[in-house]
Amino acid sequence: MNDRKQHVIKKAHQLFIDKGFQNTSIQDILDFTGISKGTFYNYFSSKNELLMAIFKTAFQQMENNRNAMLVGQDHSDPEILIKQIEFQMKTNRENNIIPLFEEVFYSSDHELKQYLEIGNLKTLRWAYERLADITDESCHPYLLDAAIMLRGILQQNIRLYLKANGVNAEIHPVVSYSVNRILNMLKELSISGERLLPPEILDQWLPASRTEDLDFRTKIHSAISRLKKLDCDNNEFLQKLDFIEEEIIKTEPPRKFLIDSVILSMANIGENKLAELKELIDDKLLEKA
Amino acid sequence: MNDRKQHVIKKAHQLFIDKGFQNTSIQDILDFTGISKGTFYNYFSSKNELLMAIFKTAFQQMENNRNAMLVGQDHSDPEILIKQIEFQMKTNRENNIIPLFEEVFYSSDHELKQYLEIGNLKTLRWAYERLADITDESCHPYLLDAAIMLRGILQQNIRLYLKANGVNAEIHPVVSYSVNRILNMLKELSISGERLLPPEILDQWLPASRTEDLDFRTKIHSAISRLKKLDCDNNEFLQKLDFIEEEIIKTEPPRKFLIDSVILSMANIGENKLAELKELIDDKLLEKA
DNA sequence: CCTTCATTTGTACCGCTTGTATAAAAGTTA
DNA sequence: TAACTTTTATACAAGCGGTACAAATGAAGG
Repeated sequence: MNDRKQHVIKKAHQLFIDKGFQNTSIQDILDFTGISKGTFYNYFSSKNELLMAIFKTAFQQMENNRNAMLVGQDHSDPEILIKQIEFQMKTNRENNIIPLFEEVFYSSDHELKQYLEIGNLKTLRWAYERLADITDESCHPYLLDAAIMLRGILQQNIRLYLKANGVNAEIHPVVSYSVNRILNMLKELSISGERLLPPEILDQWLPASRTEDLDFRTKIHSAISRLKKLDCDNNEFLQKLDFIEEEIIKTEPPRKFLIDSVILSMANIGENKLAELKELIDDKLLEKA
Repeated sequence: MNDRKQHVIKKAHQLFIDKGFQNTSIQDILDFTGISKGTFYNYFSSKNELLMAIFKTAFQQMENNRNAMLVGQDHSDPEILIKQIEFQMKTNRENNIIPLFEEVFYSSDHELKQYLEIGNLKTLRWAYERLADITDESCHPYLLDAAIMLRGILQQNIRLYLKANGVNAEIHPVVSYSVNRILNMLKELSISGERLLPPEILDQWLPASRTEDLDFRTKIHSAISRLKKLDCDNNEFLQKLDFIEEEIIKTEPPRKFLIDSVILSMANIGENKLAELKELIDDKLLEKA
C-alpha cells in the first residue's frame, strides 16, 4: 500500500483516538495530515472506509503479535494465554479499538458492521482454540461457552478494575483472575454437562474458506466498487463487474479465461484503472495454482 | 409531564429503535410526531436531551417492574432473580436500550455519558444486592466481582445465543445458565479467597445521598440550563443561577431564604419562566422538612 | 366578547457536515 | 519534451442540529 496512504491512516487513527470517530471531521483529517480533499477521496471512498482500513491494520497487527508470542512456547501453559490476552487488551486500549468499535458498530453502514462482526468471531475462535490447547479433552464440548464467557468477564472486569484503580493500572491480575475463573468453570461444566452452544456452530458462523479469503474478498469488493463509480450509468459495464466479482468469489475454480476476456472488453475505461483489479486477481489465482 | 411531550418521547423512541439514534434526524421526528421545530426545542434543549428523557423513562419502568416482581416473593430464591433478569433483558431488547446506549456512550456529550454511567452502576448495585439476598454470608466479600462478571457473561451469552437460535429465541435458559455459573463461581471464590474489587468501592462510586438525589439534581440542572439561555450575556444573571444550583446541591441544608431572594431578584426575566425552577425547589425542601 | 398570556407553528437562517465535480498545478516516466 | 497520473484548491450540493422570530392558535378570566 501507498506510503502516503498509510501515513494518512496512522494520523487519522491518532485523531480518532483523541476525539472519537464522529467528532473528527474530514476537514480535521485534511488539516492534520496535510492532504487535500481530492486525495482523501482518492484513497478512501468514504470516512467509513478509512475507519475500516484502521481496523484492518489493527487486527492484522494484533494477530501477528498473538502468533509471535506463541512460537517456541508451551501451548498448554495457561500463563502464555494470559500474557497473550494481556498484550491484546493493552494494544486494544492504546489503539482505542473497543470504543471506536462500539461507537460505530450500532450506527454505521452494513458493510462496516459485517466486517467488525467477523473480526469479533475470529477472536472468539482464537480464544476457543487456545483454550483447547490448555484444557483436556473432557472440556472440549464446553469450550465455546467458555470462550464467550471469557470475553464477557474480561471486558467487564477490566472496565471496572480500571475505574477503581485508575486507567494506568496494571491489568495482569485482572486477566489472570479472569482466565482462572473460566478454567475453574470449565472443570465444573465438564462434570455437570450443562451447555449453551455447541462448538460446531463456530464453523457455521465462520466457514473456513470464507474466512481465509475474507481479506481478498473485501479487497476485490472495494476495487470493484471503485470501478463502478467510473461509469455508473453504463449498465453493461456494471454487469460485467458484478460478473467478475461473483465468478472470482463463488465459482470454484474461477474460470480465469472468462475473467480475463471480460476485463479486456472493459479496457476502454482506461488501462490503468483496471490494473489494481487485474493484479489482485492474478495474485490470487497464481497462489491457488 | 406534558402529555404531548410524553407522546413525542414515545414516538421518537420508536424511530430510534427502527433506525438508530444517529440515523434519525430531527426532521424525521417532526414529521413522525407532527409537531413543529419550535415546539421540539421548547420541549427538549437538544436531541441528546430527548435521548436522555427516553433513557430515563426506560430506566424508571425497568426499576418499577423489577421491584414489583419481588413483592411477596422469597428474596433468597434464585429463580426469582432469574425471572427478574430475564424480564429486564427482554424489555431491554424491546426498547433497544443496549444498542442505543452503545451508540451514544462513546461518542456523545459529557452529561449524557455520565448519566448512563450512573445508570450502569445502579444496575450493578442492584445485582450486587440481589446476589446478597441469595448467597450466604461467606460469599459477600466476592459479590461485587460476581455482579460484574454476571453482567459480562449475560451480555455475551445472550448476544451469541440469539445469533445461534434466532432473535426470537427464548432467553430463559441463557439467564438461568448464566446465574448458575456465577453462583458456582461464588462458592469457589469463597474458598480460594481470590478477589479483584472490594464491595465497599460501590459506595464510593455511588454515594447514597448522591444517587437518591440524582433525579432531582439532573432536573435542577436542566431547568437552570434552560434559564441560562434566556439571557446568556447577562453575567450577573448567570452567576445567580450558578449560585442557586450550588446552594441547592451542596449546602446542607440549603438556605431557602437565600435561594428565594435570589429568585425574586431575577423576576424581571419573566415570572412564568422561573415557575418550573421554583416548583422543583419548593417540592424538594418541603420533602426534607 | 375581549384581553392577556403562553404555547405552537412555519419559515428563514447559521455554521457545520459528508461527499461530488473539476479545472489547474505538480510530479513522474519514457 | 510529451504523455500520463496524481494532487491540489475550490466551488458546490444536500443535509444536519440548532437559533430566531413574527404570526397564528389556544386557554382563562374579567
